Amino acid sequence: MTASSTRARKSGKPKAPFTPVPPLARLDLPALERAWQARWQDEGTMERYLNRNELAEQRYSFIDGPITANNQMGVHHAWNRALKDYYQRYHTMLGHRQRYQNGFDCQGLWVEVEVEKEFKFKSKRDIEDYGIAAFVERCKERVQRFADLITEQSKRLGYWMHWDDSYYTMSEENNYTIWHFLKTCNERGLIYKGRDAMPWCPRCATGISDMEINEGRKEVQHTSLYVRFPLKNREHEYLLVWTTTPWTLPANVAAAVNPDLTYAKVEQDGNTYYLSKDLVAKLAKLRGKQHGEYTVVGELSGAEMVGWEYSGPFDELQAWRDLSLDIDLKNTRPVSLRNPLVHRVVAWKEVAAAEGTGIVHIAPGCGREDFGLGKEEGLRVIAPIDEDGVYFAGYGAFTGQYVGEVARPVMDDLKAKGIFYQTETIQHVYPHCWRCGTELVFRNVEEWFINMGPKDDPNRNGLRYEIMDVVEQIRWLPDFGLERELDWLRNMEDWMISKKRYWGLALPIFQCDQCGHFEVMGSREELHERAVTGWDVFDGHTPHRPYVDAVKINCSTCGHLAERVKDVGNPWLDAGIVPYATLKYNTDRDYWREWFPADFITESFPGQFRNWFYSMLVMSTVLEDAPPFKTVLGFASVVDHQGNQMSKSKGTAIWFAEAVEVLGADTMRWLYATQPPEQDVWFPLTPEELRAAQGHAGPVRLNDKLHQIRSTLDTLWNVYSFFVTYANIDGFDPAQYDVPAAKRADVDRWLLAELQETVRLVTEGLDDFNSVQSANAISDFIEQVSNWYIRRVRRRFWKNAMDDDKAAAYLTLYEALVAITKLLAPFTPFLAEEIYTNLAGQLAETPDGAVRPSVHLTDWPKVDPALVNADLRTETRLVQRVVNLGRAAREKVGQRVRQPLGMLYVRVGEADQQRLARLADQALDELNIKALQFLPQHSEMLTASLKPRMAALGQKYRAKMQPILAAIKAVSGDDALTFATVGELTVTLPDGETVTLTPAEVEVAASAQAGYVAAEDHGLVVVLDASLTPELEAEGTVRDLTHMVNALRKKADFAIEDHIHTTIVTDAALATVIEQFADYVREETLSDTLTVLRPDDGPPALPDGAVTEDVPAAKLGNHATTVAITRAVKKPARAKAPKANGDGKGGK
RNA sequence: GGGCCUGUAGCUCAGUUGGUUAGAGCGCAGUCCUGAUAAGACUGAGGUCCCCCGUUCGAGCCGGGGCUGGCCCA
Repeated sequence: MTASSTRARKSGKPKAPFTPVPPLARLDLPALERAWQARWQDEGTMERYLNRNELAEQRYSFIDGPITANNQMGVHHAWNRALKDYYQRYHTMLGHRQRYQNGFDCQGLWVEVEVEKEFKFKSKRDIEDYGIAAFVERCKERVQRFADLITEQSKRLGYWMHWDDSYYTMSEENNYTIWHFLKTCNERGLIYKGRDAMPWCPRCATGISDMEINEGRKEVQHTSLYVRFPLKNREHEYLLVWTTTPWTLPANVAAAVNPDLTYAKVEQDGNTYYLSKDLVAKLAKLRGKQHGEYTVVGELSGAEMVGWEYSGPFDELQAWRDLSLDIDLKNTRPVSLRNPLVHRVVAWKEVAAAEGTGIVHIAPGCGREDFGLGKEEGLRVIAPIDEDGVYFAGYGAFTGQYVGEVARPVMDDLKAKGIFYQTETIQHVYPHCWRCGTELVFRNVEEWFINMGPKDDPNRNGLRYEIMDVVEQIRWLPDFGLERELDWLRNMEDWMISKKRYWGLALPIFQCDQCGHFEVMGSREELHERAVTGWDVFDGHTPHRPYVDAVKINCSTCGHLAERVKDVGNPWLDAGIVPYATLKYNTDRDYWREWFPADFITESFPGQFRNWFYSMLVMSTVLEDAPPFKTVLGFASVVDHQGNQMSKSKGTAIWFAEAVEVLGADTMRWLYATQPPEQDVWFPLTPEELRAAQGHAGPVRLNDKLHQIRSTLDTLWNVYSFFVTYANIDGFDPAQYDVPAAKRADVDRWLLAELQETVRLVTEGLDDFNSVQSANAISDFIEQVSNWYIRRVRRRFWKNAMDDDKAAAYLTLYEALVAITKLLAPFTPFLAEEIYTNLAGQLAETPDGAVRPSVHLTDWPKVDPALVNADLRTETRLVQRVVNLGRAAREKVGQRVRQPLGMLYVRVGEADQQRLARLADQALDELNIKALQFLPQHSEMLTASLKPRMAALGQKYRAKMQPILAAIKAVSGDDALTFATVGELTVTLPDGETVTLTPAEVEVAASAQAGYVAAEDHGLVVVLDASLTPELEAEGTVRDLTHMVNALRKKADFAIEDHIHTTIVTDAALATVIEQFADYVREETLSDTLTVLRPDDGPPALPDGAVTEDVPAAKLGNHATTVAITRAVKKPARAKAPKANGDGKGGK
């Protein structure tokens, strides 16, 4: 096709090739998005997108971190899903084969707790009464319910996945692959049953992990006790001991002192007490009515006290006297007990001098540090409470009581025995269950662990170091992620994989009651083979409780029956196995090899270094000693307007479903695309604003923050609307024209060059998982299109004839717009599709015409080397700088731009002179100045001054700097000019010394001489000749008048293309000028006739129905004027503006 | 308790190996521009660079001490 250079616009209104675009103010993005969602559904667009690269050679393997299917989506989940979608969409457009599989995290306490709430269950007993089988069913149902909801909400976000093929961590494949992993661990001898004192929620009757503990700390008041332990063989001598947990005293086995501290021996009321020397003063405070004055009678070191024996506070209890009531140490790490029926003083470096009494009550069954110390010291482990926090048998009156209620009885008991000293109310931060708020206790329990090996091992033996080696092979974004993960790996404890609950992975560990031997089943088949009883109960069920519990095997050591431990698995096992289970590691190894490892994963990093990232790393290291993913992008948190983390329980969450109908999904996606992932996002909408907006029909007025975020998209919309408006006026059809780039104007080729650079930057950003770079490049380009290109070429669109020049402008803008829609497609899929479809969707019908093109089915734009033009970009940037300086100078001189000026002087370096000369017309036109002249480096219009280059001078002169600076300041303008010419200047310092300065040390700055106006920026100087001739003045007035006529057209709501008749009533002077410029005025205002009336022509006869405006004299060069306009051709009422709600966009 | 980070304009943040008078965006005030624009241009007001001490000709930046907020690990 070639352009017809003389093709004139056809008379009459041409058929609009593009659907008219509603003005921005009436653009309802959420409505537009809903319309597209429906249309994509009807037209099967998403399926075509998902299938388009099925046969492609190159693959991009993304693995979705499973989202917890336990709640609806918050706006923070949208960040996660948007990030994943950007990169998947980008790789789709690149033509890479992908798996678009979403995942749901299904198993774990979080689901149980919600189901418990629904059924108002208070404890595990309620669950067991209800029935484990039914309870597990309810958990599955809840997961499915929320998985369905999240699916719908994700679609609303524009997240395109194989939604019918999501994986669920509760699936058999997932669970059995974990079995395989655990068996592999066991084959390597990594699995063991251990004991630990762990934080425990007596309501949920389960252990709480360290991570969970961090979320539940609260400041509370407790009653602490001071107790005196009578020393053996020392009449009336006591250890004074302090505890904040009275319920642990019945489990006391020792008292710890710091061997390096000094302790005091104090006499009071005929008794002798030992306590930290630093804390003696405290006795005065504690004395109360019960105790008298005290005297310090001696000092000794803690080391001297070690080994002392004392009578325990509850020696009468059966639990103390009967060793058989101690916890079963069988199959746990051996502890050799020393003197099991003796309480003694032990040394412990951790005892603080400034807390309590400096002597610490030790109960290895009730505290983590106590347990650790107990192991070292060979102390008994007395674990007094069951999983509901109730004392076991053997604890006298306490048996059957709940620990939360025994502080008083314990105190009374101690008083009765005469070993109570005093109470003290303390305020401290204490852990609570993050789910139900119950105060946690420490309980010694049996749990199952994976052995991570020693810490700080110079030989790097153990799984810990294997994982660290794998971690080093992964690219961590942001880069501090690597160090964080390594830090965690260096310090982590063994991984506790068991949880004493109901809904979760059934740990495939079978332990023999008789001999204690345990085995791990690696698959359903293996279990079937080994099963001796219960298979019929289990068969036909998923590997969950309670059915799997029925299966028993024979112990391979002693032949007795072994049954499954009742625990379920830590839920991070479920998520960690995903790079294996979802890739069919166990069922289709070739498929797994094809897709493993993932190229990319991304999740919010708070927590994941020790959760999902960690569990994947452990499992992949054990199974294959290989990284499960090549690149991981961690992103921060979404916080509310006050900086609080989004949390459902704190009520700070903003729900996605509500926010999306106010903002639109694209706005939200664009927000996240422009956000540096390592920084928290302040969500730009308060709950109040959200509520207010919900009650409001139609497009929402945005707050400042949102407006800022949306401004790029808004500007694009305006550019798009501009193009469609004029293209429709001209009946412009891009398919009918072809002007080669070489034949287009400079400014056209400049825009195409900028576009190539933009494509390069956006592509580079997405390749590098850096959406910020990409989004910024798009924003910058849109801004250049709007604020420079359209500004510069607008007049070409107004021309009547459709010549090559006009067609070139249309084509250039059209090509830029279509390219932008492709670049935006991964980020704002709805808006990109809307614009693309209107501009290009009809132009590329497929042969059968049945399917509609979609921007999401196009290929990613490539840089066209023929259009790259760095010189033109540099030149144009220079022009833009000159224009900015010219405007600044106009501002200084107080001369509006509509007033033409005679001369623009520019001082600029040699090379830039040539650059600028080529495009000088653009600058002059933009600044409304008649001519440009270059100034030499030194001009009488400019005065010179010297500016020291600090770095160079400082290096050389050091301590002499201050006097030299003063001397430079004192140099006159003439001397500065001389320096500029000669390149050398000698100054004399106060002490008589002379210093010679060179251009490397001093720079010459220019400013305007009196009578001129200048503006400067980095050596570029612009000087304005602001003097006015009568001709210039007349022209300025005419331009003002033209502007007013056009403003009146707009006010009268005339269409842009309407022709008018114009009548102007003014004084004789201006009338003459207008007549002189009549052609110009008619052209600029589309006036078919221009009538100028003078007052002496008699009373003005204005046309019927004219729209008129009286312009005050002050506004128009002191000429009182009346303007009247009428439409030239009577037409039917203008077509109604298009609807803004996104429907009815069907076609031409 | 240990380790790391942070503190700069009303708000959100930049600030290179130390270099005169500390920047950007938003917001605010004024002027201009506008035949798509809720756009844009220019100018201006607004700072004890958390505090103290030190090193240096010169410190937002380097060193020591303190305070603040946060993260990680116990």
